[in-house]
Amino acid sequence: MLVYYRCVRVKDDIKRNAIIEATVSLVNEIGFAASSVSKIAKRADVSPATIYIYFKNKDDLLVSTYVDIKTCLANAIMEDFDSDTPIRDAVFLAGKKLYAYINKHPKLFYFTEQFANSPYTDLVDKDKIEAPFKPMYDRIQEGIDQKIIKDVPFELLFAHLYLPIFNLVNPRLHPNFKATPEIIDISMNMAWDAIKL
Amino acid sequence: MLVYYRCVRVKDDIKRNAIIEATVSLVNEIGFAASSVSKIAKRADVSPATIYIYFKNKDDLLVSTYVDIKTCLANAIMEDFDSDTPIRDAVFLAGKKLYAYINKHPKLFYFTEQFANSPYTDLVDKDKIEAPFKPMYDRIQEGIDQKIIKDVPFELLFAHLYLPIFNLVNPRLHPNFKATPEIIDISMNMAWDAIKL
Amino acid sequence: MLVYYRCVRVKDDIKRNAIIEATVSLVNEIGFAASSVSKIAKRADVSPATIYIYFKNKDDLLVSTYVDIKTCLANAIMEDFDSDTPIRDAVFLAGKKLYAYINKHPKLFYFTEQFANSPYTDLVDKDKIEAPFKPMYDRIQEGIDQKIIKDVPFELLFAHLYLPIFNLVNPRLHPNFKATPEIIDISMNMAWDAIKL
Amino acid sequence: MLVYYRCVRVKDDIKRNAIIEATVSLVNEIGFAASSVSKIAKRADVSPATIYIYFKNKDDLLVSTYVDIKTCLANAIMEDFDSDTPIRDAVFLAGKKLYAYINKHPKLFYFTEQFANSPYTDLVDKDKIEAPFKPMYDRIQEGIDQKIIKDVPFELLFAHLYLPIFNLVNPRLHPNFKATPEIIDISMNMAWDAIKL
DNA sequence: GATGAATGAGCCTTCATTCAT
DNA sequence: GATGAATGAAGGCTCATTCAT
Repeated sequence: MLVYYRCVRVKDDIKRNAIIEATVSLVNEIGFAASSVSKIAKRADVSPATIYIYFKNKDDLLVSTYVDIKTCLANAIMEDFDSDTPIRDAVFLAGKKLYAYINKHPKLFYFTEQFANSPYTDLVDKDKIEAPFKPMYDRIQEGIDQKIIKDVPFELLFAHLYLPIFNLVNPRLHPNFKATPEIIDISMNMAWDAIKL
Repeated sequence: MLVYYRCVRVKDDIKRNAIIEATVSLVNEIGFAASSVSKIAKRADVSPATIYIYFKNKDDLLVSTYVDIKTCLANAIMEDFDSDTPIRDAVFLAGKKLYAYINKHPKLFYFTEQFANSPYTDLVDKDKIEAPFKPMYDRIQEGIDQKIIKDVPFELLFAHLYLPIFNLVNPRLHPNFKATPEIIDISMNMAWDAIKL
Repeated sequence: MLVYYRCVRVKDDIKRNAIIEATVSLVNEIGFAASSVSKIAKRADVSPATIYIYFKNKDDLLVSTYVDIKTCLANAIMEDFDSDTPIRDAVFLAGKKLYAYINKHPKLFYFTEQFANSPYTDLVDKDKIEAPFKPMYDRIQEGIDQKIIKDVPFELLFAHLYLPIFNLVNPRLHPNFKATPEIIDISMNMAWDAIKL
Repeated sequence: MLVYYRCVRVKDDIKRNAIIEATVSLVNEIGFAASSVSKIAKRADVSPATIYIYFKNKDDLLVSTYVDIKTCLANAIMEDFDSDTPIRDAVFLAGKKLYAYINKHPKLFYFTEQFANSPYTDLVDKDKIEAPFKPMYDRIQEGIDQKIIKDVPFELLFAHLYLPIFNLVNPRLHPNFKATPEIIDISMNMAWDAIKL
């Protein structure tokens, strides 16, 4: 978890990060609905009032936490993205990086999964979150143009490419299943079969 | 919504169903966390105390609602399942039935999606929910044995087969995307490419 | 204080009155701003939540208390009002009844004085409160028509008639002055000089 | 509002006056109870901490504001007071000056009215506030001695003289009534009838 | 002198649940 | 079986005040 905030903020606001980390860890343990502001404050070793210095209200705290994590994930995946890499390799690499990130920061990931299916999601500016993936979108479009990838809506391509990973990797959904690197590799191969022409 | 409970329960307990329907509709409107017992009671036109006659507590109400819906969905998908249907057709038919159900009962579906990523899921007996799918599992295993389908864990097969549909169909996740029957058909074709040998 | 609520409600809602009485006595002791719902609840020997069964919110509690008292005061003053009494006697009698009521229920009176100069007053339906005084208004108008009373706006007449009593009787405004029946009698005589033609 | 503080304090402490003005305007807008120190600070464009440099605490701020205004009002009324003016003229002149001040600084006036009926009043040194009126008291006593004015306690005289003005002029108490100079003149004439022998 | 950040206590309100009827 | 009333606990949030800078 330590690595995470270094990627979001350079300034020293230690307290803001203490609050965000407390939020993530608490939501992971007792769930979204049960995570009250005062409990988060206690875990962050901070007064409830202090939270309202850094965040406008509870919604803002939760949404900010989500956006921070998603931004961080996007950066992790797109880091060193090279437009010259063959499309298949690029797609596979992204999958591996996604898995690596989730594996490294499982709690951050579980938080986003809970968040994404709650009404809070409606408060998020989706475009802002997807912006970093622009180069990837362009690369995929090239693949379509070159008749390497099926000419179907992007939503379909991404759903088949990376959704299985999000799912398989979530222990809440698969208590008796362990997503190993090998499993991810198989999944990516299947995904490639799904999207390739 | 009317059709739904007829498939799960016997007639008389109208009140129980009123409560469950109120739960579903309220969770859809104001979300999981904000749906209190008394609000549900008000919407069901029932005293809060009455809810505790039909359900042990709030957790039980929520979990029961989820299990009811999931059971109903399973029945809808597995209805008229024929072990003699060619595997590819069987798989496609299930996808279509899944889509049809979601399309017919969107609110029931959104409820389960919110529920599935909350800690409440941990209280659910997963085996009981997956039981109705046993014939389908067997059929897929046959496909593997006959070298029609890739020999990979079931989790991978199902993740690639049906997860994209769950995702594409959810307006919360795709506010600007409409999953038409054609889209579903494309998705199933891609899924088949993913799982076929 | 016991007499008071009997005049407002015939039903047995003891609890509502316990809450209202607690409100009045607390506001008298520690003031308007410092009187929190939980303190009122404690004094009424009731859970804070219970207050919200009888009143929509804190505003409603305060406003209802005020309206109850004002209505009660109006009834006390207008009780046995006789349109045939000579105007001067009628006016004096009302002054005496006003004083008698304040003297009997000083705490109710102090509450209304605090209330009347707070922004809460804006929430009160003034017409409803003044309705019981209609016969008195009519009687005064007769006095004007008969050239007994000065032909000036009612507001001026009432301000000169009864405002001094409200003021003199308030120990907050006159810590070292005691408004005796004799004082009130003098005040009424002065008031009569002010309004008579 | 600008004229006001010049009469109370010396030039330099601009900040103190900014705070007091913010207090007055805020109390007028959102009321006494809702006016918190931090809101006042924000309106005065000052840090909450700064307020505690100029005032011991919130009570002190409120009381000081009140005393400032009341002192200013007293000065305005007693300015150019001439002991040789005939008593009736003196009394009328004071009423006019009172009205003029209220009309010029309505917000200052509304603040004092809210304040006067709150428990804060108990913290005020009444004698200090009434001191400037000593010459007026003396003049009235002369009137009594000369058998021009009724020989009744001063409280009664003042209550009948000026209270109606305070009341009539307050839009909170009379939303549909406008106190014009003519109304004030009538009121003063009535008041004179009330106190004259 | 002036401040932004920080805080424990308390605010109003609603919670999940029970119980006498 | 069904309920309205009742509740202690907790919800999110703001308070008056202090302190290091």
